[in-house]
Amino acid sequence: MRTRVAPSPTGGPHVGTAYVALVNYCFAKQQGGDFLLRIEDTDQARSTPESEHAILAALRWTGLSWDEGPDVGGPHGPYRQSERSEIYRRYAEQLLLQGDAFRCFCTPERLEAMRAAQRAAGIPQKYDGHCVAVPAGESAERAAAGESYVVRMKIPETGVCVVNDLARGPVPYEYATVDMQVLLKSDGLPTYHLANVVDDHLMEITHVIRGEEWMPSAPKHLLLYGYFGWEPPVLMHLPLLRNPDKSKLSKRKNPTGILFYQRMGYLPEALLNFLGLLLAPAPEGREIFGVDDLTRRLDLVKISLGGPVFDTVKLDWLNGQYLRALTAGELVARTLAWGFDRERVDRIAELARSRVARLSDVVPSTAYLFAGRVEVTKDSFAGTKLPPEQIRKALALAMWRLDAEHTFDMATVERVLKGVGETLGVKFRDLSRVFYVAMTGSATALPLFDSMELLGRDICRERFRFALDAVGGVTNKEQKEWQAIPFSYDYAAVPT
RNA sequence: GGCGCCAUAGUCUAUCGGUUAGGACGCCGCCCUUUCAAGGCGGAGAGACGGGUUCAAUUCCCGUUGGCGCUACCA
Repeated sequence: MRTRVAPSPTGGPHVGTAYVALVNYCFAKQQGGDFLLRIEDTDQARSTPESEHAILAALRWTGLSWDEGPDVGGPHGPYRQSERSEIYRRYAEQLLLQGDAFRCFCTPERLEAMRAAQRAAGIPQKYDGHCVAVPAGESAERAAAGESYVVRMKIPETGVCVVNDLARGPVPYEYATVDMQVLLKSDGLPTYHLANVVDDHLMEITHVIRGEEWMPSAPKHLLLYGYFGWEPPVLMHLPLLRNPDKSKLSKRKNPTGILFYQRMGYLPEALLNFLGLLLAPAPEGREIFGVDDLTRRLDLVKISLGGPVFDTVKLDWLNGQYLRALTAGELVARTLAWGFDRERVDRIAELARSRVARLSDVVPSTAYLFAGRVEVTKDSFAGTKLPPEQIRKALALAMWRLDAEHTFDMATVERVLKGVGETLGVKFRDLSRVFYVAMTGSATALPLFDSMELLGRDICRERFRFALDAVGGVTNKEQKEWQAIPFSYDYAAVPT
């Protein structure tokens, strides 16, 4: 009995990952099995080491522990897919040999034209099978000659695939609606579908518990298990966490980063408890329970399948319960450990030294660095020289562009914010005040870039979001227009 | 558009055909109290709609509507 969580290191650690990890952890432990962590970094373009590092750190912070993983090792490694490409290549080769997959030489242009035609004709968009007919000999020759290709899996033309979901029961999918999925990309790396099936089999995963977004591709996965002659794992698809407006939880509308909740001062046990409440009903109304208790009581078959809204108000209450259960001494220890590590405090003191006249100035002048959200209203921006629309645009551009960066250090922040100034055609001196207000709640504070680095990406994003809301937000039209503006800032001109 | 999943109060949920539809967050009120919280007590608030099946449907079936997901050489 083995389960896993398999995040993709393409962004910040997401609470959805913690949610899936929690279920997998509890279920495995309940059955006396193993829980493992695998990094799915087959997307060369989007995966970053920073992201992987942050995800591991965030998961460790939750307190959940894995029996095997890229950091702790294990008998089924490596646990990072980018280090397993040879394995996938071999299995793709096997499918090719068996005739269960084929090389596809179609160009992106042809595929795009095909889809456009399908759209226009109002028929389902899927690969038209153009390259299935290429004879094996010719296919091998063209590949050998260096022509670029991908490997696609074959799909039966007729019939139905029944996906047995642990909580939903049998779900039928007609093969006619299933696409001939790419298994091996032209860069030689596998897509999720191949890597996932191969790894789950090799790592002896018995229960695949993952997000609901994977349900439509389950037929492909089942087909692959069949092609390889492997026994498929038990499948269970979890409902997706939602924003208050019921859309899929997204950082644009809601804080989604595990690190946000950490920096905001939530205790990991409270976060896990909150997530646990979405997975198992509170016993006799007792809403406060730990992972051990959840492990005992979790019943996958009975999980409520409506996508639950991630209700931060209830999280606040829960976290308060945990905090109140602490003695004053424990509260001090926790608070110190949370935001007052020596290195951080020293750095803040260095910034504050030249700006304080009395010791009694120290706390007020640095308080925003220890706060979650800061008080910002429309009027807070009154002293800036920019017109309201420019303010909204500046905040929105800064937030979006910062999101697109892989790192969040002073140099990055400076480059991006000054870039916004260039895009807007305003002097940074005039613009910076807007950012000061949004980030610190005041036009006068310790240096901006240092402050933002100290605050961290997640808190800054939330403050941008909050400030943007305060000045009226962004319309869909503006969002479309503004996001289309190229990021033209001359990187080289800014000393880093 | 196609395919699929889902549907109890504002939110998270309980109810394995018969209940005054239970609990929690939030909200409102009262109590406690040097303020504010916390805590205690109380209150308002729900089965999307329409058909069936049944002696009896929130519960089972079908349809409608709505929400969500997928529909990439991203996961």
